[in-house]
Amino acid sequence: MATAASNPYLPSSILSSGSIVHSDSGVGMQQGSAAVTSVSGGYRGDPAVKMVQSDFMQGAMAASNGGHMLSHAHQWVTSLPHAAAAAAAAAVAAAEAGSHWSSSPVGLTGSPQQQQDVKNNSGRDDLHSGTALHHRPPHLGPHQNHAGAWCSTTAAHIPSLTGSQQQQQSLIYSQPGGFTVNGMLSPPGSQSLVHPGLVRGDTPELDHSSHHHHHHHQHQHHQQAHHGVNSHDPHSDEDAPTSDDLEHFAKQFKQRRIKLGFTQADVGLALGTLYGNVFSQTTICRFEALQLSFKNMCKLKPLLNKWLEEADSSTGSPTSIDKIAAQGRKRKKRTSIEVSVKGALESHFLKCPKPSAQEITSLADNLQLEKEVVRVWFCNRRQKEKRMTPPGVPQTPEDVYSQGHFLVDYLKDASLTGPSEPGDQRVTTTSSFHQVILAH
DNA sequence: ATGCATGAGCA
DNA sequence: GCTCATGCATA
Repeated sequence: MATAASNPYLPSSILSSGSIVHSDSGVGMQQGSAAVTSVSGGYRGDPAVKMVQSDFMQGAMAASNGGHMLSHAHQWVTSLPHAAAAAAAAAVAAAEAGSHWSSSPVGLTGSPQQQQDVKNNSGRDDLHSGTALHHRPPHLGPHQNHAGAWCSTTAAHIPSLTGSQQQQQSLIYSQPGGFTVNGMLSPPGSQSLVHPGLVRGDTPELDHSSHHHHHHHQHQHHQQAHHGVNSHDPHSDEDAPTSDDLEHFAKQFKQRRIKLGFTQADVGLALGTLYGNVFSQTTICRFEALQLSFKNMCKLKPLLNKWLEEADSSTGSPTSIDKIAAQGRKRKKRTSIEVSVKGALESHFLKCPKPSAQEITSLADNLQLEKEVVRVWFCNRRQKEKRMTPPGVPQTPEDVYSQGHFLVDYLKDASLTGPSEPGDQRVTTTSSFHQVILAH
């Protein structure tokens, strides 16, 4: 925790309070520090240093007494036994993890339906009913045109996504081959024993992932345009990988990466060299864990695939590309939110995943957090909600080979008011059968 | 592996 | 202000 001042960027460390997050210190919530934030130089565009902490005291009371909030205000403020809160939060988390995604294996197996955009689930209903909402009924129509988002569609649906509303930024990885062959750094020390043959031997198919493992669930590959315009062909990286492809690829990728002796960070840098886009360890990690949106996965797959090809072909990669780490943005120091406060936020989130600005303000006030922190917290929480691979469902590393078949799941966005949401999806895979439950 | 954060693009 | 893609900093 003593990291406060480690920022290279900060011109002058303003305040760096070691973040000591103590969950329960005594009794109720003490008001002194719901969260510890060390700021370094303010936000990026602003050179001037600002003390964020001052915000703590700020009473954004503008809306605090609306009265409406009183109804639930008690949750966090009035009675917020940290312990209880924490427990509640934990419970919630557990419940979510367990109930949501680990859906009924059987029905899924038989008919892996993936619908993608039913996104009008009310937030609260969603949360409250919890378990129920996430799975669509087994009977759902196998071929809906829009089913495509997740399953197989290729180019066909992607454009639609972007067109409809996806604001996605540019898919930048289009730098053709003008790069140096080996974009990866040589693995630390022990490396060079990478035999292409060896590697390949182990895991032969990366690319054409789909054609070999055809578990009966080939399902609704039909997109609107069923005539061959777009290849649903499973192999090209570029076009639409199915969720199966992605899942499979991610697995293979990880295995190979490890065999080759590269770290996630190495790969990220290498990608930068190869394509001009650097990715962080975090992203690679998330890719491997399928914790990215379907779209994002699709976007990264080709890159990673390329890398893999390069990697296995270059036995002794000489180069050591350079990586640029430019960017002088000063990042706000991470705020550590106390557990009790976190519990409060969680509770609130259950009721209202999308609090209004006012609510956020009052919440922030009550919790003594910066409004921005609270806002961001909710944003992140929502992102997480739509979440990813269920924590409770470990993808057994052991049975990589005999993976049964997986189900893709996605959550629709929860918004009562907002009927049409782009529908973010994150790829979630659940092994239907033999998910080896690691003894817990 | 993840929590909090930044930012682009959109509404 | 939200979503979404991404990542620094951390646990």
